[in-house]
Amino acid sequence: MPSPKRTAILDAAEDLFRTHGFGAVGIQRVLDHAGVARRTLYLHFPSKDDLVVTVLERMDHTWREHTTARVEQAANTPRGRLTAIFAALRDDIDRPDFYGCMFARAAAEYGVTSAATAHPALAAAVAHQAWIRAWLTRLGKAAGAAQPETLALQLGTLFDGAMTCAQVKRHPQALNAAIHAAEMLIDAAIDHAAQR
Amino acid sequence: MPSPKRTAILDAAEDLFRTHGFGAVGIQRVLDHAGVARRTLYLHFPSKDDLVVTVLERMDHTWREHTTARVEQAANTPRGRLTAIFAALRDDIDRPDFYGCMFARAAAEYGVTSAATAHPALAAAVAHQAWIRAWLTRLGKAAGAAQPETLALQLGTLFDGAMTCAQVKRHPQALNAAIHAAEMLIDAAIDHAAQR
DNA sequence: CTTGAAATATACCGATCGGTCTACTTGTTA
DNA sequence: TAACAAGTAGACCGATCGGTATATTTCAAG
Repeated sequence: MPSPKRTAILDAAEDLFRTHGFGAVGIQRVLDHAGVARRTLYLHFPSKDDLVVTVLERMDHTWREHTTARVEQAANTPRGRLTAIFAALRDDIDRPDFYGCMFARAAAEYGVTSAATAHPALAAAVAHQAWIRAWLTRLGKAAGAAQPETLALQLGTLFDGAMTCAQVKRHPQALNAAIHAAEMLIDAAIDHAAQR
Repeated sequence: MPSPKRTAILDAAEDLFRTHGFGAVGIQRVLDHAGVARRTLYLHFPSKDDLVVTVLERMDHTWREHTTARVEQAANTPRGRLTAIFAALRDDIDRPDFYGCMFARAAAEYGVTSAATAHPALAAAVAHQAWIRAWLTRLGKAAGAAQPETLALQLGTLFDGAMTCAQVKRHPQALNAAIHAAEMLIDAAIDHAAQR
């Protein structure tokens, strides 16, 4: 039973963080956008840092659910699902409210202070990245790739690169090229396994 | 004849922006680190935004010089230079003071306000990305790739992806896999041209 | 009807933000 | 030596920052 106020705060914060970044959005801005009193926010979240982390964790969770659902619905074979991940990526990037990978952006703002005083937001980004990599590895293994871990690293790099490129400047053909590259890498990994 | 004080300010700002991000570093911090008076900074730069942009433009300039020199020294053929770019990327990422692509980080902080009020720092990031893409296209064309523009988009995506991945969390094998992928894409692009 | 938790509005805290201003000290050059 | 540009230290500006405190209201459960 999540409190409705708490949800409203998270919704507002997510919206503002997405469109303006984490550090650029002050608490007051979140309060106004959520229509909630200052006291209420600090009743649900001990600090802004905690709010940021909670937003990221919720984004990670919803992204996993949403994306796995789309991919599993789009294709039945592991091979088909690997490429379907990039089709889902296209849907995300083509949306007008795409502002880049929020986990990479969080790492850009919080991930570079010091190894000892690592910000928890960075941990969320690391977890997100690790989950995607594990998912790709699982699918690659099921598809019969010779080296599923290597394939997962390659596809994951293409995935992150496509988001970063689109965040800086959208290029109409960039994602097509990336998808084509992904298919070549997948085919090569599977063919290499078949011919041994 | 660049003023030594101005250079000291840019050096300090670049160092701090790299290790802590743009928004997280205040003017006072730059002054202390540069050993320069407040008045002096505002004598050389009209605003912090302007300082940020100038730092990015200088980083872009030095990166181009440094990287082209390394690549041209490492290989003589266009094909060899394409892969040498990724070898140079490895050198950058392996450095202990690697904190991710500063242009992607700038885009993460400044690039998402509004299309109308686009921050000039985003323009610097766009220019950086476009230059790399043009360089890759030039090399791809010289190497005899069937579709040099497409190859450049693919390699550029891999390039950005490798930096983003390493920024979130360094993975010992990620760059090896990316380089291997790059070589496969290059070979495929050239072979496809040769057999027609 | 009462109790108590949840939410409200708002004042307040010290600190920091980017940026301006004044007054003084250099060092070089005419 | 006089003039001048460049730099210094530091006070100061209004605004905003994240976070706390106080006092009041709302409303459902016992």
